[in-house]
Amino acid sequence: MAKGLDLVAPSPVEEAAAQPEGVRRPVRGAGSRFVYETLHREILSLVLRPGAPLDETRLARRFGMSRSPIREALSRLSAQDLVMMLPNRSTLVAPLDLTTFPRYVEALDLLQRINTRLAAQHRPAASIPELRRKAELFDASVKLQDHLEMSASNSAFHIAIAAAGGNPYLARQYGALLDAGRRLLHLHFEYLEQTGGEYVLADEHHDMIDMIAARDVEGADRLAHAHTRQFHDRFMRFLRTSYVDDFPFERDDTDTGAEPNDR
Amino acid sequence: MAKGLDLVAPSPVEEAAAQPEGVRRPVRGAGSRFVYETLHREILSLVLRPGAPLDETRLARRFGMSRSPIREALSRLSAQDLVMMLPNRSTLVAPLDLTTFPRYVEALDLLQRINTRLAAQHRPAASIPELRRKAELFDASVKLQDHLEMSASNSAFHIAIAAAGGNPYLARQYGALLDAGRRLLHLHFEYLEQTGGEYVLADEHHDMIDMIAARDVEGADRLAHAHTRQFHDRFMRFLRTSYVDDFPFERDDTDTGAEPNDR
DNA sequence: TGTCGACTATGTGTCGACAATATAATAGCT
DNA sequence: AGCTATTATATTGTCGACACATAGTCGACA
Repeated sequence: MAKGLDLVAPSPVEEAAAQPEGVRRPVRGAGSRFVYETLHREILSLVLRPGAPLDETRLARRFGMSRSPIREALSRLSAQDLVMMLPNRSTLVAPLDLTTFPRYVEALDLLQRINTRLAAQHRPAASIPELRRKAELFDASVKLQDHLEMSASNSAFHIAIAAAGGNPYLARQYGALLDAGRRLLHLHFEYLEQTGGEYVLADEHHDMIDMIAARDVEGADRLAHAHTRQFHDRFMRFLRTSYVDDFPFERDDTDTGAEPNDR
Repeated sequence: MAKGLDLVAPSPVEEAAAQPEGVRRPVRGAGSRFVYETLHREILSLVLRPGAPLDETRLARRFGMSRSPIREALSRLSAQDLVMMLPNRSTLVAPLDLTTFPRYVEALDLLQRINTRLAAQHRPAASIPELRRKAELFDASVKLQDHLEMSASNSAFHIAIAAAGGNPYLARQYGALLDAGRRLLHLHFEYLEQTGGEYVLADEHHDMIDMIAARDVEGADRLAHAHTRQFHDRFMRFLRTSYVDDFPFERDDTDTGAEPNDR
């Protein structure tokens, strides 16, 4: 698929190709939920590119339903900052602003550390096998090279840690940050596969569970911090690498690059 | 109005009494925004009690518009956890779950400290007079005993600090927590006035600005932490007080008292 | 008299249509 | 030829209506 640094390419959405079931929608409130989940997945996996326009009418045609459920789904996505709704104008997939990447890592590190600390402090006994299971789901997806499942199960694992920590406020905010990060993960998955770095990640997960099981708060904190740093360093390396590799010679002079700022 | 501890009273919403302008709605996207802001204000100021049902049809009649803009406003409120939308059933003002109050304070403390620290580190010079202005707005509302304006300007002050810190992710999450806390503020405003404790709060604001202006990170952190602790302690005192006052005889023995721990 | 089932009522989820607005495309003017 | 005003087009915000889902009510039956 060769995704380079065109983070805001307004690529036209592949039109039809939804609607797998030929039968009627089963339950009543499912329309909006289905649209939400589908778009959620497609945005986080970069199938819908950052900056791509999301036309309500077009989406309504694609999903074979009215604009009302589409609108509700977009509204919910907008609340998570996954799409931007411009008043009286189109709504777009939220652009990936790499200038705030350091701020993002800063926030992620903080929430990851505090939630992991809380898990080590307060985890109920039953949460340990649950965490093992989630970590193994991630391992399995890594073995299958299933990108979508990798980012999903990775988030699910960390969210489970936060749930074990017992603070719903912090867990919720951590979850939002993890979601936003899934787009960055997908951005450099290919790079990850070349370097084989994801296996290190998987090991770190199990180490974290050990610390949480042992109620070693400082140890869990240290691992959580190192985990974020891993992510940060790998992503930065990816940025440098892909810059050198992907840049050909037919550069368009009118295009300033990857950052069409509209602030 | 003598609000006691009936936090989940499903009091019927005062019916009409909105719609101050007799003229037509000026601009196009204003309907939904107006409904959102009105409900937002009424929820945070406890005019709409926690647990109160929000009937879409009734709200549509009240605001003199269709259910579509009502629905959008409720959807946005739901994303902030200010209302609960029960599928295929009614939507209610989010109940105030006091059992999670310790968790809330924990989260608020963390976000308040980190954002205040960041402000002391990164604040641009121009932000200091801005903070002074916001602190004075809070002082003025305290003098006027304007509850709504007090909680609003208090949040605005702290959000300005977070903005000066320069991390939009952490600032946003801090803002959400501050919003949720406004309901708790309103809950014990009367108690605050009896004890005169709010003037201490106002002084603390100016002390925090001093620390931020001096780039004293540790000092700012210390004040932020003390500020949260102030809030926690006052609210706990309020709970004990009103508990004794309002619940004389029908005390539930399963309730352990003022510290509803569930860890 | 207690329990189960159908019926009614309230309210949401979804639909199709219309009106208003922003962008573009075109015409008019200097 | 370049710039402004106007029309045209596309897309959103809002509306009223209908159908389904849930809760409460009533009646039948054991």
